[in-house]
Amino acid sequence: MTTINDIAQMAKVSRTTVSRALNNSGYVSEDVRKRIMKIVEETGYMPSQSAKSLRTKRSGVIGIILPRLSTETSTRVVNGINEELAKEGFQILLTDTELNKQKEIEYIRLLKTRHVDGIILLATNVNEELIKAIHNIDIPVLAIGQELPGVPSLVYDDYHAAADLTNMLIHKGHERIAFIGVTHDDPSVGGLREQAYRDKMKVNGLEIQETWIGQGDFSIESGYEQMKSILKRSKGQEPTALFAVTDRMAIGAMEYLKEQGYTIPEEMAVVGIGASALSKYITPSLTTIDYHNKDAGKKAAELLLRQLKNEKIDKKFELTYRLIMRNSV
Amino acid sequence: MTTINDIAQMAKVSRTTVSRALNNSGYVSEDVRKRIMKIVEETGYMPSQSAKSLRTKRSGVIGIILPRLSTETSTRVVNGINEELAKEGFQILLTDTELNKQKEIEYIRLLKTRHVDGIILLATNVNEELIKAIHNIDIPVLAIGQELPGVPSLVYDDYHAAADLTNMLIHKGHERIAFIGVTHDDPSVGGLREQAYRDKMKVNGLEIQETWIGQGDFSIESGYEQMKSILKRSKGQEPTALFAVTDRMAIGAMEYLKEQGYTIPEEMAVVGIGASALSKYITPSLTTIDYHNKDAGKKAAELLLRQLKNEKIDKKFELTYRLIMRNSV
DNA sequence: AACTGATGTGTAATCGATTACATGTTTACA
DNA sequence: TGTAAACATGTAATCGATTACACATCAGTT
Repeated sequence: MTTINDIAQMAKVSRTTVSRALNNSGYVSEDVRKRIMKIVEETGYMPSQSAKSLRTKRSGVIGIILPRLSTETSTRVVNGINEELAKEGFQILLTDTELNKQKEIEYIRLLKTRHVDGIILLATNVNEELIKAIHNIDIPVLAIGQELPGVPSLVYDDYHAAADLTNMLIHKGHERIAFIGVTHDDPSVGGLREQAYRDKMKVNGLEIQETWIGQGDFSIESGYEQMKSILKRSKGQEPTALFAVTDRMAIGAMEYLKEQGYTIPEEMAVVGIGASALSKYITPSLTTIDYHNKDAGKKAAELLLRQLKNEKIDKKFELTYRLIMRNSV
Repeated sequence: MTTINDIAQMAKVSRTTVSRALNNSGYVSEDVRKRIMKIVEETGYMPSQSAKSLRTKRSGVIGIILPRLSTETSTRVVNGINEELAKEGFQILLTDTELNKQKEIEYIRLLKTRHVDGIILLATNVNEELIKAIHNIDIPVLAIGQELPGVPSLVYDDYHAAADLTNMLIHKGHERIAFIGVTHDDPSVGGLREQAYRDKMKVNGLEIQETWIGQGDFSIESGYEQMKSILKRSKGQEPTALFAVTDRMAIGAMEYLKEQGYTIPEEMAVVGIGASALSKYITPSLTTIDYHNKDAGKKAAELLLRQLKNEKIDKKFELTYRLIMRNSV
């Protein structure tokens, strides 16, 4: 492996000069610069990032902490992040917590030892220890999906998105609306979306039967199972619509409904959130909310880069969403 | 940031001893070891990876080069890779070539400067320059999806998978089978799959009308467009079945067919490859081939790790596949 | 002619770890 | 009791870059 010393020797200058030529710092005569660059070209020399980062404390790498690597949402966000970061020559170091809260914290510390310049956290829960861990490391962190106190956060407008969906169903004439949510450990998906549903039902004078409420775990299968038990529990006062807080669970529910011979949307309207590819191509196509995940990723990257340039940024950014009306309603 | 020197000072030993305690190398008395560990715990000290990797030439990071970050196939493979690597404490550095051949080469060199211990390349094409670049860096590289001369490669059995699909359609009585492929720059998807289709048609005495052949670009939209033009071109001798080399293109084609009022599979049978989530939930569900992408990722990681341990491994590994019969045929 | 500021280059310290080598202490066994 | 092997710890070089500081040259100004 050629090092800066080799280049220096070949160009008959000190390595200081080589460094200066490469980084455009300090003075280097045009003559010498050309000589150095030529040799760099020829040898294909590239500076060791480890050495560089040891000295400068910067690595050109941004760490990303994901709850799950294999979801469409994550992928889109990472895609957006990458697109922005690549422009500035940053690389991505990926970690996957597998929904394990402890790992979330572990990875924050681990990324620090790898001298990442910043961290983007796709948050799925909020807890004291996590907040503390974030404040303890002194590199910029940006959260997506949850509002973390004291941490710049990029959040989806979960409340209003869910409220819009609920209102829409009500305006379509539905009075008995079932709901499949997730654990409240996840304040955004589990908390806000359910809160909005309950609020809007109440505001419109509609009563909620607790038999209509199910809790899944984001998977298609859990949507299937929850739909099954909701129907079983609510015999006699079956709902006429279902609001699932994610597309995947909505699609699982649709599978069960189709299996049981329900017609959608006539006998049961279904809505989800996420605008997954599946939602578009399934029959009937699913009414859902598009959160523009890729844009979220881009925005996150942009904000993080601004932090790296020591710009002050706000603590909270709210993203826009769009209701996509399709044939499941 | 606390360093090894701080720990040494606090424990009243030299940093050598601290290093030994942390890495279980050399002798350290139980007494001192405990003292050091306690301080490490308390301070939350974690060694700087940059320093470590500068000295040892190992980073605990594996570079991954992807053609596209946002496809289901890539995601699954990365997921499998990550699962295996995480077990051994390795992290993943992700790069996305956006299907740009030049970037593929660029990233190989870039990853080297970042001192990654190995590289996994999801290859989409084969060319001289790429091979040369791989041979020029002296860290282990493993290719997935294409057979690269001289490079350990993990390949799907594209030929037989496509042959099986074609045979299956023929045995179902189809004689006029259309085909949507991709560029031959991609020897596996573009070359082998088409070759198998042509071979099997021939073997079975069936003639191929060139009007039945389309070339897409992996996207759903291109499947839609190609189906459209195939039908337009082949008026009078329309095919009765379609073999698209990817699920996404098959699904695009199905969309067009449904739009035009064709019944699937009665008026047109459709098959794809990839076993995407979409293929399962679309109506009718799509007959396809499961390549077990996640397992491929795991296997790739495992092979790379074995190379890192200086085990000799074969140059070529072939993966298994499974034909999933569904309702589109 | 003396001084100043811009330009060009080099010396050596530094970042935070690992590790070859040296040195001292115990233990075990002939 | 002598000595080799095992154990325990430290000194200092090293990895490959950046950068503070020093020094030399040269042009322009007074």
